[in-house]
Amino acid sequence: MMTPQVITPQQMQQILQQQVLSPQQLQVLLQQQQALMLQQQLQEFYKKQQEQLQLQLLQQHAGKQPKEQQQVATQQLAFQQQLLQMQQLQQQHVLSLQRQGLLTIQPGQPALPLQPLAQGMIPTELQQLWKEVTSGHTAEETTGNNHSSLDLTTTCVSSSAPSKTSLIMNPHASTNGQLSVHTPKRESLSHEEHPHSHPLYGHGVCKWPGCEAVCEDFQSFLKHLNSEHALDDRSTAQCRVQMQVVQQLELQLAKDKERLQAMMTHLHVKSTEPKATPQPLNLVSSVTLSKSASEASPQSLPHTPTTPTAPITPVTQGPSVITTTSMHTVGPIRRRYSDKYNVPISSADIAQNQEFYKNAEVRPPFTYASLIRQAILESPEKQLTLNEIYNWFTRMFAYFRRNAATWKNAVRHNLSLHKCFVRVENVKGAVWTVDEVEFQKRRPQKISGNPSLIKNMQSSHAYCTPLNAALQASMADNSIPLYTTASMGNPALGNLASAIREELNGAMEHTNSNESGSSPGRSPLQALHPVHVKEEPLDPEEAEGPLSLVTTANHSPDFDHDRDYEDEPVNEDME
DNA sequence: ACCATGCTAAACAAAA
DNA sequence: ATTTTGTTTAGCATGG
Repeated sequence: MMTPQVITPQQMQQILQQQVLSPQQLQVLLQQQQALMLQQQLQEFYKKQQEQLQLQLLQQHAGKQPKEQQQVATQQLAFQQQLLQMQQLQQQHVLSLQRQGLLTIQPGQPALPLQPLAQGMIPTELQQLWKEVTSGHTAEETTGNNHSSLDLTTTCVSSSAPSKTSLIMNPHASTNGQLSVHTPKRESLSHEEHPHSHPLYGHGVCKWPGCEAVCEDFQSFLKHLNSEHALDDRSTAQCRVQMQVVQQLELQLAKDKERLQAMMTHLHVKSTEPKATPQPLNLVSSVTLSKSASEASPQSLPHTPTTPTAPITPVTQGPSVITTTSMHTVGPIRRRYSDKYNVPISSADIAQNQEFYKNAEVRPPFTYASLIRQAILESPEKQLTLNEIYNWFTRMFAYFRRNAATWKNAVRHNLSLHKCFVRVENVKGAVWTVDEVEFQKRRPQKISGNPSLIKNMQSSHAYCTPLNAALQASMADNSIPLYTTASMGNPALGNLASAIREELNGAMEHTNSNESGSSPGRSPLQALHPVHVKEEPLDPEEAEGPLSLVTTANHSPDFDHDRDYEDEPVNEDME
């Protein structure tokens, strides 16, 4: 069906943002997963600790004071409890994720006569898209020749097509194959084990992502499943989402396993890790594998740091390490297409995902205004010429290496339109600066964040829940220093946060004075003068800036890497 | 239905 | 004369 034509980046982008997990969503989920995996690692560690403790205990018992013994024993207990908790948590999440992931895979995108989704997504597009998103393995050639999308389609189909019967329709088949492995363990460690266990059913609740409908018994659940989650656009979309989630998770898992292995090796710990090598856990990964295989690039997992595998943080420390204490506003994200499936992009995400966006041709979910501002604030002088802004865009985002005319126009348009961008004339031309106050003004949404919401992020279906939407909004638009409880599994912050922080500091230093005020000495700003003031279309009276941006008194040392892209690839447009 | 926001396209002018 | 830069208007989509 459909011509296997190349879809334009815009289409891709739209699809990405509409139908499938945005990189950020994936990121969030991945980070949860990461946290879980770290917990796992911790467990290992604790286990060993325990063993050691036990040894010590024995020794001590043989000859020493019972007092220490007790202490050690209590510690041990505490450890164990913690471990238990962690295990439970972890298993819950992992299992639910896996189940859902698996489940959603099998019903198969494949050849089912699915109606094109709301936005007219066709399988080919999806595959293409998928490729983009997961281009970790094949990024290089992916960008090159888009016509390989067909291959992908077929491989994907072939790998997951076998059972054409929709699982959704026929839930009992759920535990076919790989899935069964996981079923024994249920949510809360050894509890009841229903004869009618179903990955989508647990605790009397439908576990379909975003559903949580209460079902008295298994029968009613089945009924519910067939009625509410029949094969329709919505379900299919959710399946797709889940597929992507799983795939990304696996990529991440592989990486982290490797990491763990290295760590253990380094520490001379004997690995009790059952499988330290990236192994396909289920269909998803086999999709991945077959994909990369069929693309005649047998090279497995390129480990180049620049591979846009997924917009996830390389390695944050894990649950115990709270990454940052502050978040910084990059600005509003694009909230357009159905954000049922859109998970917030916190400001730090932009930094976090830097690598990703640098290499993957995925449209950054930020508004032009936000990006422009970011570009400007990143500059040492907090000012850029138009061309420098362009360069920043192309440097930071692969997406903006295409369709230059379009987005450049948009950039110009934004610069002109928004009051927050102030053009100041220089001896050698004009530069653009950001009026932070104005910028903040133009963000109407309230801060409605609540850390407790983050909890919901942990649930595997968080990206579908309304709560999450709320969180989304708040995070996205305000990115206040609230959501930094990395312990909750949102270590999404931090990476380059410091950089941004510095930027912001610079920007915020003079928020209440005029725009070119407090530059320390060496600034050419003094020679500058704003040319004219814009009439911002919207004019909110209230100028209160409730967003307290954290300021740490540090100034960005240097950002001189911004020349290099100059004339890179600005003209490799497809057409 | 309305409004605000954001994106794209495009016309146009001034400057380089 | 052409390109770049900047302004402005318009149409469309989305979401509240």
